[in-house]
Amino acid sequence: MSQAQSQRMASMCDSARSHVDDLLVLLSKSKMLSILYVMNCDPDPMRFSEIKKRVDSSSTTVARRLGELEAHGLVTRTAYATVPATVEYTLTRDAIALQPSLESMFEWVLNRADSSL
Amino acid sequence: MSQAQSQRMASMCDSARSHVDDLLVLLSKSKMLSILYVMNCDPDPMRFSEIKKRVDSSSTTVARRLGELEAHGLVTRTAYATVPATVEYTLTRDAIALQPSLESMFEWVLNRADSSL
DNA sequence: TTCTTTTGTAACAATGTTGTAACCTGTTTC
DNA sequence: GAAACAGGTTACAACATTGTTACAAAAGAA
Repeated sequence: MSQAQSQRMASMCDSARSHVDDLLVLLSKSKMLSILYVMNCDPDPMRFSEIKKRVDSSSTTVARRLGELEAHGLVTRTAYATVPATVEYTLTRDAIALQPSLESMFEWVLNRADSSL
Repeated sequence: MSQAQSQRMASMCDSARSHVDDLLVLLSKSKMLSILYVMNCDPDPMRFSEIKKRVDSSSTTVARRLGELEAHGLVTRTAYATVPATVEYTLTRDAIALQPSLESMFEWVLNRADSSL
């Protein structure tokens, strides 16, 4: 059987799996875990420029990621009519529920990074 | 997270940051979390074809991911001189230490996937 | 002899993703 | 009038990643 065929077989009629996959694809996008992590570290709403500075990426990518997070209901965006503009991002309850996992994952990452110095 | 760790985090020097980033880039590659998860679910060594079937991806991608995991010391590869070839992959102790985080992360993913049906 | 199996690798075209540079809004300051 | 600020958007070229196809090796079965 060809690779294409077995893939079609395996993924047929499995809508639940596709939702899981969607989330994993979302979480696997570049800087996504970093964004969630820096937002988790500080419970206060965070401004665009602050997030951008902390994850160290281009505006384009940060804006794309925040848009995707908002579309998935993981952050809320609040714009204030100040001059210049002020926009704050907050994690939703759903995203906050991910906090313990992220924290222990980052703990592991930091430990490994330490020991490989 | 411990105080020592968050201090390390806060005052992280560039070289440590790059190690952290390397790991995050690794974990963010496509199918990476899935591979770690399916291997975590079953403590026994797992064969290439079994991993491929469970994560539902092409041999090329699965081989690439397993190679990257091996290069980072997260899996060990054992080849047996059978015919046809038999190759088993096992998570290293380091990777097993990531198990609790991955488990609770997947729990969260499954809950969200469920509630969005 | 040829087919079958597992576990890959190599080349390559198609597709996806990224950063950069330019631009925009709207008000206040020079 | 022009610059400056935050928070983006758009277009696009450069770059990265993916799956597909073809191939290999080794030995037993048909």
